[in-house]
Order: sequence, then structure tokens, then C-alpha cells
Amino acid sequence: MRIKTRDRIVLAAVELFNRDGEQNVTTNHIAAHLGISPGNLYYHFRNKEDVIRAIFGLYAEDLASHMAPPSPDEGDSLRTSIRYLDGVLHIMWRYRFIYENLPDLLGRDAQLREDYKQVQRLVFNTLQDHLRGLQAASILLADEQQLAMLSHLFKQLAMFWIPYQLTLHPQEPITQRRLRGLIPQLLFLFRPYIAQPHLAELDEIGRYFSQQDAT
Amino acid sequence: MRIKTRDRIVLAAVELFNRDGEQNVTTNHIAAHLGISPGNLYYHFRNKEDVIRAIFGLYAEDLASHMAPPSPDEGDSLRTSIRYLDGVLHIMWRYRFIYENLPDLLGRDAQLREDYKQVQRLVFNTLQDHLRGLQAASILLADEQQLAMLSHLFKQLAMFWIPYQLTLHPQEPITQRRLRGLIPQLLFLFRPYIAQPHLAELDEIGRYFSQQDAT
DNA sequence: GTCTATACAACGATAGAC
DNA sequence: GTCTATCGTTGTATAGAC
Repeated sequence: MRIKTRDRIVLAAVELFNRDGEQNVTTNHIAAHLGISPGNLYYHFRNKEDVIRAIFGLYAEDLASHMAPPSPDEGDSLRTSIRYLDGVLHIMWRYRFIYENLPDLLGRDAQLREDYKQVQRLVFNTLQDHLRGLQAASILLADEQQLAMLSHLFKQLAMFWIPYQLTLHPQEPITQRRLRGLIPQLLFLFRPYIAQPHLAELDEIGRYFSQQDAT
Repeated sequence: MRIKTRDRIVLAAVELFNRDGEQNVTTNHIAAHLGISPGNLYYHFRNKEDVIRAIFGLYAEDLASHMAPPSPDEGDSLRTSIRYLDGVLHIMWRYRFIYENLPDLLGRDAQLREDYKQVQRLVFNTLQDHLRGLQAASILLADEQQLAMLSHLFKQLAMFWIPYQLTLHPQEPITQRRLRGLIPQLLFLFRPYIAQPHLAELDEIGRYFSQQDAT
């Protein structure tokens, strides 16, 4: 079963955006990369923003599936946190161009702003649910206000980890390894609020992600 | 004594970049805003990046003067922290367009990358010195590694506070009031590491900045 | 659905007169 | 130092044939 041209365009766009930066990729580049004509692309999409919106649809789907709330039988150990963090890194990697200049993307397209608001609400709630699970299990010791603060800081640190890396080393390409550097920052943020009996598990999470760096 | 055209260009550029976003302001816009011709602008600057570099020079000067280390007689109370934070907010406000898309600016201009590296080293050292002062005064209880982490997180949160705000409310313009919203986040970050006798002072800092919101 | 060809706008930048 | 006029390039988007 052949892949529809429309989908090939979306896939190619993601690839090129991630590789060269969304700003540097034109509709012509995408068409050329696929070996189709610019006119053909415009048959399937009204303009470049329309392509981006389609990608955003994929992004939203991916988020929903990868950051699903933990299944009830899994409990609320820090172990499920690994799954959650893995999901975060996976999404960040797959759609890294979005994180590279999100404010700009949103500034240009009102439709995208709406889509983003929806997605963001979902993400934030999932995160809060996750933290509340840890709270209920007496792993995370924080009141309502602290939990809200931690959620916001988590979100901000994760969202702008890639731009931050780009300011530190503007030339080096983003790699999955570099993305993982986010984890220690997040763990450090939460550490003061983790109950002592569970601090060892926190370190275990850190090791889990840093071990992958070695291979 | 009349202001030189060259300087007027730089000043106008800052104003327009801050108001409309650097991406949306062309050399023609700047010239038109000043009532001079495009050709005239190109007599004074080789291109737009050259203008940005000039602005960056101002930025570096301003940083050096506003984030100077505390004078010795001031001691290392949390009170000097207010001065420091005030400086940070002042710079962020004056050159907010820089923070709006720093990765992009750096990505385009190798010269700017070098300038930025210099400036960044200065900023980071000043921050670390400041924290070390608090540490020496037994206000901040943190080992070397924690202090490094806190510095990095401080920097990341401050640098991307504006882009973060832009994702939350892409339409609303950045105001000084919104900038001040950064302060509670920073205080929250440091709170677990502040010695108990000084927690009250921390809250005082918070009040200092939130009181300004009311006026 | 796909192609070729092209119109159109915006921006960066320069030449040459004053 | 400053202006007018203009060129070249690039990216978006459409028209019309196949």
C-alpha cells in the first residue's frame, strides 16, 4: 500500500525542519527533497503553515500516546517516572524543530495557537497527575502550591532545554545524548521534595539515563 | 550637541526590535522610522547584522554596569540580592528582543557568537560570585556542585522567561510587570537551600517585587 | 495528481547624483 | 552624509497544460 503524497510531504517536512531548522526550509526545499514539483505541494497544502499544522496534528497524537497516565497496576513508584521521562525525551527528539522556535511559530499562526493551547493543557494535566501520584504515595512531599511551582518549572526547563543548548553551543547539532542532559537538571529540581527513603531511587533514575550515554 | 546618525540608527533599531520583534523589522523599516533613506543606513552599516552587533555592544556595556559585583561595604545580605535581581530585570526589559530569539540570532552570525560567549562568561561569573558571597555568609547552604546547578538553572530560567511567557500568551505584549513574574520562580528554586534564619528575608524580596505590581 | 512556467512581493544591497 | 533609483535574489503562490 503506497504512502499518499500528502503524508510524504509531512514526513519530509519534519525531517528537513529537524535537520536544517524550520526557518531555513522553504516549500521549494521540501518539494525538491521529495522530487516533486512546488505546484504539486501546493495542490496538497495551501501554504507552509498548513504543512506545519499537519505536523502539529502528529505531534499531538504522539504526545497523547507517549505520555499516557500510568496504568493503575503499575503503581506510583519512581520507576513509572522513568517511563514518563523517556516519553518526554522521545517527543522532544522527534519534534525538536518545534522546540527550537516555538514562540515564533505561534506568533505567526493563530490556528496553531489554538491547537497548542489544547495540547498544552493535556500535557500539563498529565504532568500534574503524575506528580500528584507521587505525592499520594508519599514519595513527593509538597503542598498544592509547591506542586504547581514544580510543574511550571519542569515545563519551562523541558520546553527550552533545546534553545538553551543552542545558545551554549550554537554550532553543534542536537543529539539524543544532549537531550538527556536535561534529566539531571530536572532531578535536581525535585530532589529537595523527595522523601528520604526514596532518594536512592532518584539516583537510580539518574543512573538509568546517564548509562545510556556510555553506549 | 547633535546625536550622530549612526547612534540614532542603533537606538531606533532597539526600539523597533523590542516593539515588533527583530524578525519583523527590516533595514527599510528602521530607515523609514527615522525619516532617512535606506541608502543612508547602508552608509553607516554594512547590513542588518552589523546593526545588531552594535546593539550587542551596548548590551554588553549595560550588563557590566548593572550587574557589577556588590561593593565590599554592602556585605552579602539578601538585600544586595535585590539590587542584583533589579539589574537582571532592567537588562531583560531594555534588550528584550534579544531574549526573544537568541538562538536564532546566534545561529546567523558567527561574530555575534563570539561576542556572546564573552558576555556570557562575565554574566555567569558574576552570578556565581554573588552566590558564593551568600554561601560564605552562611545564607545559602550548598556545596560546590549544588551551587553550579543553581547557577545554571537560574540562568536558564531567566534567559527563557520571555519566550516562555510568549508561549503562554502569544498575543499579549511583554511588560515590565510580566517580567517580574520571573522572581517568584527564582526564589522558589533557591528556597530549599536558604538557611532557616534567612527565610524571612527571602519572603521580603518576594514582597519587594510584588509590591511594584500593585502600583 | 502532477508538471512547467511564471507572476508577484519583500527584502537586501548598491550605484551614482547631490 | 544623504538622497533617489534600481537591481538581484529568494520565497510564496497560482495558472494552465498534461
